[in-house]
Amino acid sequence: MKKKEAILKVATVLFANKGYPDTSMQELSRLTGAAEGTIFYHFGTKEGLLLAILKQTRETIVRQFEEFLEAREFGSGLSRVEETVSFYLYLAGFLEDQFLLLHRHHVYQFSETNPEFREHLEEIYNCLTDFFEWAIIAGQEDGSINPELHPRKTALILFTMVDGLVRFKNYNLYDAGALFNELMNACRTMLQAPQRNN
Amino acid sequence: MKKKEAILKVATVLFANKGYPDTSMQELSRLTGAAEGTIFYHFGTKEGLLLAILKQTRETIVRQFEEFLEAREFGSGLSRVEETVSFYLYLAGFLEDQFLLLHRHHVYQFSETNPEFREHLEEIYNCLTDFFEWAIIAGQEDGSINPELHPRKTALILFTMVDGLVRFKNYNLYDAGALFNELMNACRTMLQAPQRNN
DNA sequence: ATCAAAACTGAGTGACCACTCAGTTTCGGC
DNA sequence: GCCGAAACTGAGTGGTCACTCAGTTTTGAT
Repeated sequence: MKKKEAILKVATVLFANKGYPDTSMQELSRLTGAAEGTIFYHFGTKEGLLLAILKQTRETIVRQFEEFLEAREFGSGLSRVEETVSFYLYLAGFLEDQFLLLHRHHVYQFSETNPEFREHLEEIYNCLTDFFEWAIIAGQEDGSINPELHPRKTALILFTMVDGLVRFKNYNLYDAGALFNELMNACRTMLQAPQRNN
Repeated sequence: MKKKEAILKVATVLFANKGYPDTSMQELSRLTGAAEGTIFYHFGTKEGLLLAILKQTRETIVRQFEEFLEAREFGSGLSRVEETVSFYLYLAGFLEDQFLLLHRHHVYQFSETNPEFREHLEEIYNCLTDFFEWAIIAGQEDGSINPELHPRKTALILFTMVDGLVRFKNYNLYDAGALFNELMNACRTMLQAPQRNN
């Protein structure tokens, strides 16, 4: 099982950083110390290797978020949203290669023809959006979040913002870290329940 | 000049939709009716072809935004932001292939070694962010937008949101159109100047 | 110690790739 | 109509690619 794990690990880094078509099995073989034949023995095809990586990514991300949710006690629903956003950004740094892979086009391309790809992707995105939505609903129940907002759609808008920031970071377009405070402020302002007049 | 234009046009569609490495010169030759040699006669290398497409994309996007800005009369700064966001989304649909290309990894990969790529990309992103920033500054001057917001950073957050939505649409992850109203609401709420108490 | 299954090997294969080049056709100014 | 330049051609080239397969090594249960 040693070689199989090494291949998965190295291939994740290469597919995420160099891209799927630009990573050759020869290179993968050289960097893992496994023969080319070994890779095909374990994963069948190059596409099969990418699928195995996506599966592992899904399991890791979902588990990490579930552990976060279990371990944390939240104050208001609004602060739960804020902490979820923070955790998303932390995780995108901690699991940098996996999140980069999710911004790569090949997983979406394969998902158009291979239902297993689509299933993993949907699970990941549904899971992430759910965590935002639950936090919003909690906030609407405790009065810290505007009750007129549509929870699911607002969760998607939040997700859009956070995921866009991760993309900026990954592409080195801007110093995304410098935007953290602005992002949190924007989230807070757009969600906040309308203030009562004095 | 007929063949050169046809190659640019078809290559834009293929690079954007199939990806750069998955598009072969043979295929490009077949679809344009130009010989393979013709492509290399005009663009030198495959990378040179991508660069020419990026250059054209930059020119088109920048020109379109400038025309939009000249033609429109805006009410408040806040409504100028809203119209800029709308126009961005409209343009991302109208120039679908070009915007898809900007979400492809290869242009960023080449920009790490080829300064011409980086220059075009920076120009595009700076230009887009500028338009958001100017609208925010206008809104802060006429009192429709919270004066405590950092114009540039807030412009980047706006850009993150809008660009993230375009990405969702391009990847068919969600019905992005259904989020339009929520996006506009979110922008309005996060920018709005604090309401005076009655 | 034995043995079958699982893991692993790496040279070999055919297909495809970006790119070349020697030659042909088209175009525009006179 | 002539001529040089620009546009265009497509068979050919060397290299790389994903994948195969016949054979070897490792593993673990008995």
